[in-house]
Amino acid sequence: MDDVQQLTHTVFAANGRLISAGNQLVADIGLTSALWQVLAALEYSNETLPAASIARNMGLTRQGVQRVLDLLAEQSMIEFKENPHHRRAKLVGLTPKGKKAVAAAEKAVDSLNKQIIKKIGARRLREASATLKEMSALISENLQRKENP
Amino acid sequence: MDDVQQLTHTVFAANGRLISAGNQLVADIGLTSALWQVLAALEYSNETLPAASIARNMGLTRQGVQRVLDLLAEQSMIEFKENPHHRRAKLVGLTPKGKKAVAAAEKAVDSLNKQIIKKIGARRLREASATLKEMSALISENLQRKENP
DNA sequence: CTCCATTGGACAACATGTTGTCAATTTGAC
DNA sequence: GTCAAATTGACAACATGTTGTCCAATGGAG
Repeated sequence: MDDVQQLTHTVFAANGRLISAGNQLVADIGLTSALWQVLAALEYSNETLPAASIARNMGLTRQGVQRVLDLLAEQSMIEFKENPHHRRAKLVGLTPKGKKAVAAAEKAVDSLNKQIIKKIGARRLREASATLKEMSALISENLQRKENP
Repeated sequence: MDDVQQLTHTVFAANGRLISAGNQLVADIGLTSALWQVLAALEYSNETLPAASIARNMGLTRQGVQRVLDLLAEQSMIEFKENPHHRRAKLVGLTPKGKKAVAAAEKAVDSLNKQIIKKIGARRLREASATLKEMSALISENLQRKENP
């Protein structure tokens, strides 16, 4: 198995582990990894956005993100607001409940995050991140991407 | 966003890119990323295994892998053989057609793989892989895992 | 202004994988 | 040998995300 296949395998495994860990850590808050990711993207962007923009930021399809947004709206974690620039594309904003959920989620992972930074080191984490991004970019250059991702 | 969150985000993005790229590269062969992964796991193990063992090797659940195996069996890429040690747990083996498909898939990614190794370097790829494995291990130590993964 | 290409949302079908549950089988402790 | 625990497969429900398609709304070229 060459080094690319090896890293690919490791990425698949890490992806599964991260999703599974996220689900466990935020279950008490009534979240899942998918919901948390979208909430965090909203918190991070610090402004209201239409669903399609959120999807672009996250590298997912509009449709997938819309499904999660509808779930979050059912739980009153987010709300849709009228968009003065576009009648159909409603703006998505965090509600106070949503902001509390994001804060609680960050608190829930804090200890584990610190442990990882301490044992592996910020530098190696950033190097791994840079390598993965370069690999993703090389793949993107070599293959056509669809509408969104 | 701390370094762990940053790397997590990068892993999610890389995972999506790899799956999408795999799907494109092996579409002509009649495969998908999921089917290819299972076929490759079989080729790599170099022996016939029950479905549950394959799942363990891949870090997935039996049920998910079984679904893929049934699809592969429909396409005659694999076959189930009697297991002398266990009446229910049939052994899964690659058929000649399955072996051809794996070989064709490897050929399809070969050029891209070489390009990635050339531009990023084997050393950095291995370092990223090692870092991801360490992070996965730290997460595993801190959280209960279910039956299989 | 008109036309059309782009963007955005909604709906449906599907792919991938997990979780829950049950029965069959094997295995190990006694 | 017997019985409990662990393993395996099968089936169902669900979570997550993609793809395909259609329509609405916007915006830019002419």
